[in-house]
Amino acid sequence: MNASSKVALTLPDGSVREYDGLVTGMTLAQDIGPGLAKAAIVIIVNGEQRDLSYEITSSANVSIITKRDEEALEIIRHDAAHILAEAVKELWPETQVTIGPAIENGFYYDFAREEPFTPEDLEIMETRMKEIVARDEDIIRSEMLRDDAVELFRTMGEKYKAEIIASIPSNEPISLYKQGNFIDLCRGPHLPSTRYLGEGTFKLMTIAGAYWRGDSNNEMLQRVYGTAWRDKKELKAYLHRIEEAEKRDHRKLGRELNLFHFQEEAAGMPFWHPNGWTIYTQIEGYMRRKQREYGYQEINTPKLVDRKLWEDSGHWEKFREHMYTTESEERIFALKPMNCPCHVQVFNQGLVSYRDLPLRLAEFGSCHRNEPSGALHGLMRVRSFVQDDAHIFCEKDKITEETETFCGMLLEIYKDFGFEKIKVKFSDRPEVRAGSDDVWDEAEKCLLDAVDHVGLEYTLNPGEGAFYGPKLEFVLTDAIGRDWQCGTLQVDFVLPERLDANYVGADNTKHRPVMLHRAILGSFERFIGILIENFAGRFPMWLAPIQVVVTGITNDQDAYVNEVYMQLKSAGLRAEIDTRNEKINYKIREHSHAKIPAIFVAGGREADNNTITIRRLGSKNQETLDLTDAINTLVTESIEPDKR
RNA sequence: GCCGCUAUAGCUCAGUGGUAGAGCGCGUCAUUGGUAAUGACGAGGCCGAGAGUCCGAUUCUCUCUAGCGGCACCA
Repeated sequence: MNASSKVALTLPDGSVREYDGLVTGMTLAQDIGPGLAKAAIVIIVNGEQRDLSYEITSSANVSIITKRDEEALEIIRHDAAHILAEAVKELWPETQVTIGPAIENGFYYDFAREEPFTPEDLEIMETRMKEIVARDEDIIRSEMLRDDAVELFRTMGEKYKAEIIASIPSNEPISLYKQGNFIDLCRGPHLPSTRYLGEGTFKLMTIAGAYWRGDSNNEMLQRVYGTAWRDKKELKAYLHRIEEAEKRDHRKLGRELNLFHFQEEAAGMPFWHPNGWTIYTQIEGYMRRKQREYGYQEINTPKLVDRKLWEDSGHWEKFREHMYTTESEERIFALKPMNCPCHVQVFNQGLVSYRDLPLRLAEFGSCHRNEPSGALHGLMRVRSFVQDDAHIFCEKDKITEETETFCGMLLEIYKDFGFEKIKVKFSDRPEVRAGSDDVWDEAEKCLLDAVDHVGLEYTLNPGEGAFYGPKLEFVLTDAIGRDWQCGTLQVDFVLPERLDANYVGADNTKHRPVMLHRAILGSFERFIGILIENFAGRFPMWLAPIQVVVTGITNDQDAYVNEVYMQLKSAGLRAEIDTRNEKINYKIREHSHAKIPAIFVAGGREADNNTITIRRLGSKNQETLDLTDAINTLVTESIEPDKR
């Protein structure tokens, strides 16, 4: 390179600065202004992030990233991971480092070490990290040939690091970063020095196990999770958000609102209490009406089925470990993990004509899957559950139409539950699959056409389809921005074949129908879990287990309170009466904690005038209404969304 | 399934090598109070299950089970 050649740097605002010879991100930032020089952390040169110390050798478009910028977060978190690793190496030199990326909301670092880290160790690590930040160690980039780097890390006893570097394809120079005595392989870029991470902007969260290279055949490493932000305020806000999310935890609310419980004797299988079961049956009734509206026929099939059927369907071979089995009269039976084989049995009874298609068979199918113990999580991952399952048997040329109608139905239903933001994921052919490429081409096109017609945007999950056909997955976003995959539609060419489903076509010969597996809620259990967290336990009227509680100011109003209660009941409302000898403050507090949407209060005035004072959940306002009007208002509010 | 942590009253949690405590909740009594906790008294525990060490285990050790946080899995 010619030291005297001119370098022209174009800034985002279009202005150009010219330099003779050596220029780095830092020189540029200093030239623009001392404020920027102080805030700058990384420079972007022709779209690529570089260290501030990077020497720009030819003319380029550049921009400077400061701590204010959104991109800064990832860099900060990545640096936090490095500082964590440095701290751990200082404290426990025998520990080996592996990888430590930035992740959503923070970072982690995986360590290899005989002795497990303890929660106390977390505090020690965090304290040391703070010291390293205060030391203001320069973070210095260098390059080394791959093979030399492998050798270096081997000598240092870092066999995992050496393994990673050895797996980099060519013997190209790779970049290393050094801060203090800690050296790590890293693509960068990094902050200029450890001080930039800041004070009070990061926190170590938990210790967890994680497999080396994410493979359960490998040894388990110890992962330390942390969170890091641009400033103290952001960290505080994040910790606050976690606390708020914890308050919505459906396991906690399930107990508090007396919805369901779990116990040791039936791990992963919910016991529904009256309150929870009210929500469940409300949803079931709603779904039943929607399905009827959309031309589904509801059926019900056995939960316990002979092994033979599972062998025929292919489940015995593929999903055996996840199936519960039992034995009787020398035959082996399995609890169904899915409903599809049974639905094909219903389809197969008698001859089906092409005139009967599409045949839509729906079942609130009770399934059992022996999930790995570590996977269980409240209602979100259970071993016994009920799907809003259905199978559409149709001719190939009806896939688009059926999918389109399904998408419309699904959007309507999600909207009724208050979910308006829906994403679609499209999974196409996997490597290992059944069926010819022609058939896959056609099926994939059918699904995409349908999604387009409905006006949904989709993202592609390449190769993630089932071995028997492509699929659509529907993801909803809840009130605090979390995504949940609930709905699915899967094309299946294989099962009709395996279970020999056929129909008589217009040509009077047998044909193979296509089967569309589809669900909207997924499982009732999980969907209710999502609803609990979405509403934070404050269910809309139509779902609320108890819609209204009537109570008096004193027991002098008991007769009137009882009268109101009877009227609420006969108006079809889920009402409770509270004539306990307690003060009104106490009762309001208690029923508010129970998240009852409406409290009817009757004092002497109300009893005399045939009125009632309503207090709504979450409001301190009171409204006194004529009793009949008040009841009618609640009745209207309680109408299920599909009946409005 | 794997790694780590946890398991004491209905709930939240304290505690000890000599068989146990608080607050809330629950029951009784008094109080009848206009919108987020009235007071007094009382009942309630095989200290997750099994084994071991010990004169003695809720406490220490081991095994199991379940829960929690991750990882792997999720047809």
